Amino acid sequence: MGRPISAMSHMDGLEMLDPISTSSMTTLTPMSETPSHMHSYGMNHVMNHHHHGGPLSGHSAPGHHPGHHGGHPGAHHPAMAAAAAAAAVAGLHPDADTDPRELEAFAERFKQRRIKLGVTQADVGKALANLKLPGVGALSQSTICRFESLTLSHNNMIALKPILQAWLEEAEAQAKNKRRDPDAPSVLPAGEKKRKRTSIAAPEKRSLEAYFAVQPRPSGEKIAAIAEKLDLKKNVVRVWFCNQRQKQKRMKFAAQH
DNA sequence: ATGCATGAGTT
DNA sequence: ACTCATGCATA
Repeated sequence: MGRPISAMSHMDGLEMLDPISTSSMTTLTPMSETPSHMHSYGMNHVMNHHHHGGPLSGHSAPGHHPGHHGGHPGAHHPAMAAAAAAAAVAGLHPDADTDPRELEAFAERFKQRRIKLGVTQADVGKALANLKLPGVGALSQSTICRFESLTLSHNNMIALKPILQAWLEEAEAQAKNKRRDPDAPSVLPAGEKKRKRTSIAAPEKRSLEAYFAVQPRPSGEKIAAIAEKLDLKKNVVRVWFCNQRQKQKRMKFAAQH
């Protein structure tokens, strides 16, 4: 069956469910599909949250958090500069702490000095708990790594910076005094359930990327259709899209600097 | 270093 | 059902 051009106002999601098929450009329609509800919070206000081992919580992060969104456009316009000044006067921070370049510079210094101290990312993560900063516990190696490589959201970077800065200062102070504490916790764990990580094969991944390019937020039904077509669990596909969106918002590429 | 996953809090 | 911060598992 063909699809009359005049009827393309409401294509079934499945009609365009083949962004990378053999045909060059027949069924490919990178246009909207208009779900029943189209709310777009592409960039909502960032209220930080925390959970299990998370030491950070946006509104309780030591050193304040920005009441901003994760990845807002830079303020390099006269009007925006004025707004920034107004904000500063209003009690909100100017934005020296939120300046992407400052964060980038700090991240680099941090990594450099951390290595100089001969400390691994994992070590830093654990050491944070010993720092006893209110509301700050340990962090994983992953997080430290992501901080150093700026692969975190803008807000996350801002929240973590003061904490890591505190650790760095303490660490360098102790290094100077050649301190050593006779502590030996060694509370080694007991075998727990291992979490499994499903691996999406390259071909499937390429398809997902193609779908993402045309529709970053597919509806539940489309996700189901994609999942079936690629023979993946619906949840795996849903999570993949979520992670892909997060990835797209990371500092590295966020149009800030 | 990075992919896939969880969970709290929102929308 | 989503975003965001974060982490386990793995390349």
